[in-house]
Amino acid sequence: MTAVVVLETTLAVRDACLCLHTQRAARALARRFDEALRPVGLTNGQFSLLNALNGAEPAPISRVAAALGVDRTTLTAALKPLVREGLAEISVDPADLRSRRVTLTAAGRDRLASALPLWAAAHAALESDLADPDRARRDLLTLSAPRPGTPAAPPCP
Amino acid sequence: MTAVVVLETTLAVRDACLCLHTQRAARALARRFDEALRPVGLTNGQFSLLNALNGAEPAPISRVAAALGVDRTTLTAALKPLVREGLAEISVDPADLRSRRVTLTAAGRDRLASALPLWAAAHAALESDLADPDRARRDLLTLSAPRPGTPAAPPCP
DNA sequence: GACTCATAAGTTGATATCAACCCAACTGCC
DNA sequence: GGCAGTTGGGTTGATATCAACTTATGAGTC
Repeated sequence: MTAVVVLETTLAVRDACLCLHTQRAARALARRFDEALRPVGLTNGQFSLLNALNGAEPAPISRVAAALGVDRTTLTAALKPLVREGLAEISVDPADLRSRRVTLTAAGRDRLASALPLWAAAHAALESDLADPDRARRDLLTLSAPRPGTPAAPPCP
Repeated sequence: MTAVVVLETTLAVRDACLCLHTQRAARALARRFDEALRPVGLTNGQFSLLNALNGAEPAPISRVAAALGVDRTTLTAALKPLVREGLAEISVDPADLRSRRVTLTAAGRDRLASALPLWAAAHAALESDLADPDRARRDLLTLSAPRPGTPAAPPCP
């Protein structure tokens, strides 16, 4: 055994790997937005979550998780600090006792409102670094898409 | 108080936020590569780490962390399972007793070699989804870059 | 009603991630 | 030598992330 991976291969992988590139960018942006939002006591993920919860009507856990592209159990965990801080509430859907509805509290809406200007400033600074932000968003959406082979979720059954 | 963020704003933030787009893409790719590498018992991050450690000479912790764009303490934690599995080793640098050098073991090189074909297949499939992979990589590098205001690290002192 | 299958969430365990803090070793300067 | 400041790492505590498993509810069949 004792296989050897030659240095050129290692360098090629490092420079080519879109997964590594994306993880690195995600970490850098997470740090950047965490810092920008620190004055209002939110992380980038909590901001996105609060924003996702600000819909017209309370959404079930699974739908929110899908919108954010996170595992359902991750969202369950992510909600804990928000509920503890009184920014969100979880209630049982009377129409389906298995389902939970997540809603923003008034404090949650306040927090989201206070975070918005900070987000806007950070985001504007970031966009100005990019030659074509819309193109970047499209590329990122492509990367987020499930593998072609994977059966896509039905649009709206 | 009880501020209200109107629905259009929420939707605009959700559609525009490059941080959210990047986090979502990072999670999707992490799942995708974790699955592809599962047969050899590596996660996407462990693969990138093993690959980064396969350099010409043992690198200190901080340099490896910077290469991967992760916090130094994150790397300390990430190394634990690899060391436990005998894939990497940490030794003290004789020239500077504060510094630690990380090296791949023979088992680590084997593992990396066995993972390479799996990575190559997954990565080729992913690249075929993208119109211009090189452009995407450039955009991701831009997003990874530290904020312009931040003093850049010296090239190579 | 009873059985089966599917669906929505929660729980557990492992790893990942970073901020804040601490310790030890090196470097200059005196 | 001795002291102050710097620098490389580790530790702790909190959150994030997901796989695997479990629980409870709903839906369909008989």
